[in-house]
Amino acid sequence: MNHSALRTLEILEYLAASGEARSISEISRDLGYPKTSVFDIVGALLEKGFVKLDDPRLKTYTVGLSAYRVGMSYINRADLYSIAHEVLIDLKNRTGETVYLAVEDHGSAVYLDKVESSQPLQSACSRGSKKPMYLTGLGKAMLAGYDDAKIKTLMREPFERRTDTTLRDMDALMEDIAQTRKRGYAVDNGEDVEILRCVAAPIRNAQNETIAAISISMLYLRFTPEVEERVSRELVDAALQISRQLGYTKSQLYK
Amino acid sequence: MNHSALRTLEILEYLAASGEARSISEISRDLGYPKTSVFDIVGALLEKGFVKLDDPRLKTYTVGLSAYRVGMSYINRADLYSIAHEVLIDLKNRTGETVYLAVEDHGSAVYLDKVESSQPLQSACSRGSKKPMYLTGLGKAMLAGYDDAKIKTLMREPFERRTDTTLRDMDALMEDIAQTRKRGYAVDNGEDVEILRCVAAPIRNAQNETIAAISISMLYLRFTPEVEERVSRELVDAALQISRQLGYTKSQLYK
DNA sequence: GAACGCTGTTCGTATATACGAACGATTGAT
DNA sequence: ATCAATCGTTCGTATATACGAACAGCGTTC
Repeated sequence: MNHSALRTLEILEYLAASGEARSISEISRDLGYPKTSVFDIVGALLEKGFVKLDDPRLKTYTVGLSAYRVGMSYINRADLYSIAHEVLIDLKNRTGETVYLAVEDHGSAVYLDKVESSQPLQSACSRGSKKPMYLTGLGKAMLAGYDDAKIKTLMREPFERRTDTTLRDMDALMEDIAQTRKRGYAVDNGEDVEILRCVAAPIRNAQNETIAAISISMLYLRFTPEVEERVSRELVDAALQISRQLGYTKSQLYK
Repeated sequence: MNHSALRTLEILEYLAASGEARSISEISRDLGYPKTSVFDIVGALLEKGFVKLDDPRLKTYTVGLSAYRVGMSYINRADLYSIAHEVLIDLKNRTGETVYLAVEDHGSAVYLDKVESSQPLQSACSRGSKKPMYLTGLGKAMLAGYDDAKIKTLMREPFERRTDTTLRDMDALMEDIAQTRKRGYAVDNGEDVEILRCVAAPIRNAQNETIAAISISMLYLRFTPEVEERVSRELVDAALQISRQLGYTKSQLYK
């Protein structure tokens, strides 16, 4: 494996995660790399347009256009995305709420797509952002599609506490997952953001593997039992529709 | 500068551009790097999730999820994108046609955003893709906002010939740009794809620099003089609206 | 206004990478 | 069934990188 290559990618991830422009010294300090090494690598990143000079006076850098171009090619190739996107637009129109598509990566839920409603309040997770799985309906919907051994290797206590309803530990998570499997979809009861409710269902492929999840998110005020009933039906329909296009043959998402 | 870092980024760009999964040997041959070097770098890219193993049997690789995550952070930081996106949705609803946002990068137009109409026929350029500026309304709209010296350093003959109406050379381009400036917006008369027409206008910032362009694209059948008149008015309005939010103060996009 | 602490940058060498040659495993052609 | 070609991978060493020390150029602070 290649040291420089690893560092190059880690600097990119660092810049993407930090959200604001960073100088060479900041990168060096935060990642623990020698300043001179960072200097050389940032030079290469700049030359290729993967970072851009944000402030010429402060010499701070942010992620650049080339990174965007390369990143988008991921989506343009991904069958899952293009199949799901159509269905998500339809789902948003039927329900009037914001809908999401996410996949799992190293135990986190990564948002791939988002189709926004015209509702004034929007939850803030953007495409490409990442959240712990136990905090989101999407995460729990995917976990419920995994076998228990896989869940236990992916999820590690302690669980970060966000609201009163945040799942406290592994036991609480496993109980929630049992309910999810019985119910046929996952429910987020304000476990990450107090005022948000969300329902989520898994996407499965021809090999019966859970590869993603979709969700419908709304303000708690709108989440009445009647709405849950109606919206969750639409949700599961959409998840089945996407899964079938990926070769899934069963009629239920959780057996 | 750093050799490995440059190659790492070039391999990413190669995989993004090639569109299909590639093996280590293919990368080595096409980029002219020793196979063993590619082997080491791809190992690092794989470890960090910037590439993923597409076919375990053939050992072919494609761009991975981490690249998507890093790439999206570019958009999430970019004021231009978030400001323009709202306006583009509105513009698409008013006109019923597909609208685009693009910026210039090393003499090419790079598509940042696309809001699709429900029209059956869609032009195929996706977010992150790239085209020569002289081939597109977006490109010409931006060029018309540059001074002539900058245009001449950016554009190099020979011009690739796509259709009967493709601009042949620098002279034809400069004449088209003069018309664009007088007209207030650029027109693509099927210069890239025979059956498409498009109108485009520049986005300018507080410093009066041209930093992007937006366009409305449609099938030639729908592009009547009346439609052009109506749609170009909506276009220029939208471009001014975005520019003003970026601090632009004048009332005309081309002086 | 001088001294400090910070920055980005240059330089030289110990050290890690680059990469040709050689490996066994597969694949496609004969 | 056999051969040839091509694949991914390992290994060893010539070579390029990593990085501590030192430098110049800012802003602050005393």
